[in-house]
Amino acid sequence: METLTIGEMAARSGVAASALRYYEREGLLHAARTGGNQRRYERADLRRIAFIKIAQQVGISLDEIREALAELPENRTPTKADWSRLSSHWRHRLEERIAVMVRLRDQLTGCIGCGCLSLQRCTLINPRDRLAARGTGPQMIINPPAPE
Amino acid sequence: METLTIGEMAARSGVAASALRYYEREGLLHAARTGGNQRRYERADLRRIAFIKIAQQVGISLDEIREALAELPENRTPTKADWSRLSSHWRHRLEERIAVMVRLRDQLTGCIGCGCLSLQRCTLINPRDRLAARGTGPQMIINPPAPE
DNA sequence: CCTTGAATTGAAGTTAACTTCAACTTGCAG
DNA sequence: CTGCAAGTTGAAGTTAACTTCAATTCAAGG
Repeated sequence: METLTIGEMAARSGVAASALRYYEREGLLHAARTGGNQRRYERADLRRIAFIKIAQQVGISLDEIREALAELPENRTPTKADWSRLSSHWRHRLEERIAVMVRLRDQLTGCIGCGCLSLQRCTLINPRDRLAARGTGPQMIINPPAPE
Repeated sequence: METLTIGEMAARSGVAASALRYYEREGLLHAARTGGNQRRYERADLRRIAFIKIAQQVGISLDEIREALAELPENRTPTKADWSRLSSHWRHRLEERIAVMVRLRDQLTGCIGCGCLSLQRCTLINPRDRLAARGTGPQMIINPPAPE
């Protein structure tokens, strides 16, 4: 068995066949076709799907995932090195998200308890709003007090 | 100024007025009405909205948030203690999500690099699938090797 | 061959979480 | 008073990420 049908891919990846077709329409996946126009996947595509699933679990949109996958070589099967490069790229996103969540975890209770959840002030809620965040009150979750 | 209009709430919370109305329809928020049927909010509602925003950032659905908020007293303004209780409840969710993401961060590159992203085996991708996870290959992200 | 379980397509439906619209009604500054 | 920004409602529209459907074609075992 050299290639896999869409049904086999669905079974092995846990992603519905309809979703695989959707991913193809969206440009995240590409499959060769048989003479009769049926999709035939290579085993390497399972890894691609794995990556998509992981990224989604981390809360990344298909749009962004497509962009990331676009960095993989098109002409050859991606190597471990290719995947590693891509993965370490995601590591940064993960680091960021983790950092936010850790600070959130550490501060949430106190933050609400102390009244800092005043929306105007708490950077947890207004991560982008640097002006509002400045000086007015506790601004610890997203922008911890340390740097700058 | 004792109460706030929906426009003021929107400005102060960063949540659009249409969203506040939507939250009310969905039972996450409740506002008193003037004689002319306009909404009037109390300052305490800003905290409620803050909680909604935080929970959403953590990836919790409005459905779940509504359930959580249902645990707050209806007859009186929630106290710090009420909020703290609720927050520490979320702490657990946060802990879980953080734990998953940390293991993900620590293993992703190696996982993809080593070929463990075979979908059948990697628990990172099949967190629920204890059968598939058993014994076949590296199963480290979601269910770390330690317990059991 | 033939049957039958998989595949194919385009189009339409689904869910969450909102936003936008149209057609009014309120409420406060002057 | 009055004008007009701000508020109200129900209904319909939007986006992401899929699923479902109908009509039809493939492919592989017997």
